[in-house]
Amino acid sequence: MAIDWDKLTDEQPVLEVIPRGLRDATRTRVFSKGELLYRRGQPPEVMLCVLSGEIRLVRVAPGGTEIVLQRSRGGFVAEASLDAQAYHCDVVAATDGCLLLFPREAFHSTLENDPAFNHAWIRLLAREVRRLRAQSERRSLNSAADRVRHYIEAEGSDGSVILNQTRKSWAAELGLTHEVLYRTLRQLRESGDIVIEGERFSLFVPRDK
Amino acid sequence: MAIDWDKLTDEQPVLEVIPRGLRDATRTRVFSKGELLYRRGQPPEVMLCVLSGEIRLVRVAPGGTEIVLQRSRGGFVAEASLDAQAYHCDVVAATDGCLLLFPREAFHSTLENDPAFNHAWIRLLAREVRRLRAQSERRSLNSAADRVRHYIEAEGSDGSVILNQTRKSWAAELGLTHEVLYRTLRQLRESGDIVIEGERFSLFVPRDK
DNA sequence: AACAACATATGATTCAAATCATATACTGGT
DNA sequence: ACCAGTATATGATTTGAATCATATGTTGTT
Repeated sequence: MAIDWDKLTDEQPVLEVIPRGLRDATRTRVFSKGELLYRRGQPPEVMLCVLSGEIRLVRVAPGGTEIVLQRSRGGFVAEASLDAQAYHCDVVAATDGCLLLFPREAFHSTLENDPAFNHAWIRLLAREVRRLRAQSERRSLNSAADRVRHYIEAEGSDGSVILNQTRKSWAAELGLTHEVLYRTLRQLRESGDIVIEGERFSLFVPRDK
Repeated sequence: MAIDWDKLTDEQPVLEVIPRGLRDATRTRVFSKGELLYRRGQPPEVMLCVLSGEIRLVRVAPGGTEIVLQRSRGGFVAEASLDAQAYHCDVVAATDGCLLLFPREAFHSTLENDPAFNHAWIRLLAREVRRLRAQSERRSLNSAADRVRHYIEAEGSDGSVILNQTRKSWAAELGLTHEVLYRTLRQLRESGDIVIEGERFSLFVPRDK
């Protein structure tokens, strides 16, 4: 069945960068919880983009414990595998879900021959680096309140952010339990440090003078 | 004075990707602690690479507190500013140090016209994304011991990593205080969970059978 | 309408990391 | 050889996030 790209780009704006030629080479794959999608050592033949569900890149440590290197609940995964000779970890499904598969060769040659796509891909990677560095900086703050304030300032504009996810997943992004986030939000609201209007969270701006 | 690229690439291997033409357009800049290098709103005219010292990208929140979006003690900074119309934060020096400045235009046109550099740049960004995602995943672990084990498994190979930084800065990278890292290393060593030989840290591999 | 699944919310308790204090190596510069 | 600055190391105490428990609200499905 043909892929409905209009619908997809609504849900996953990152897909806008994919040009027509590459779109035609793309396939989908549904997966179910626990499934091993790719195994460490295999040469990657596709670039992955998660549409729904969660997939994880994992290694198994000597003791047998699973080490999660990366998890994705949407968007491109393992961008570095484009250039790797082999997966350096297993790719497993943490839930049921669905993936887009871009053939590696087609992806590569489109990057080489389509300057607009090339540029868009570099932009996308650079933005992801920026986002991740800010997130990492945020997680080095030890107080829940500081992380919330940092998030509002860094991910929003003018000290105000509109949350486009549940508070529960926000908590995970902040590296907090959801209980602590609920409590912290209440305290920040009651102390007047932030203002919450629906999904909009604003740092309180002291009235001048 | 001419830049000694051989010496630089020894210290900062990422610089290997910079081709000759772009090297010739590159300048250095020394900075001193507290200096404001670029101001929010300015159009970025250069791409930055930290050679020594620490620089930070910061925003000032309504209350007056500084929000650190990114810090760098080496390597490229603000890769996304290549495409931005204006800096979305201030760039300040946290210590004395030295920077490389790549003129934005030259960087851009080299990316467009030098396929090898283009490819290397994409690789570099993709690897940084991978590294940051693994780091982020690591920081979502709540126990110091788990973070140490995760680091060894994720950043090393075959359950063994050679630390190329001080333990103090390792602690910062793990999102721990150095005191906790020292204690955790002792516990892991004494319990036999890891083996420490100089700067090599290995996960204990249970003898088969 | 009923139900399951999940998000939101808050309280009580535990526990481990942060903090504060202190001491000993190590390193580079004079 | 000495000194300042920093890394390594460990102990005592505090604190705040995690955990466990529990309840209500919301959403989507049959």
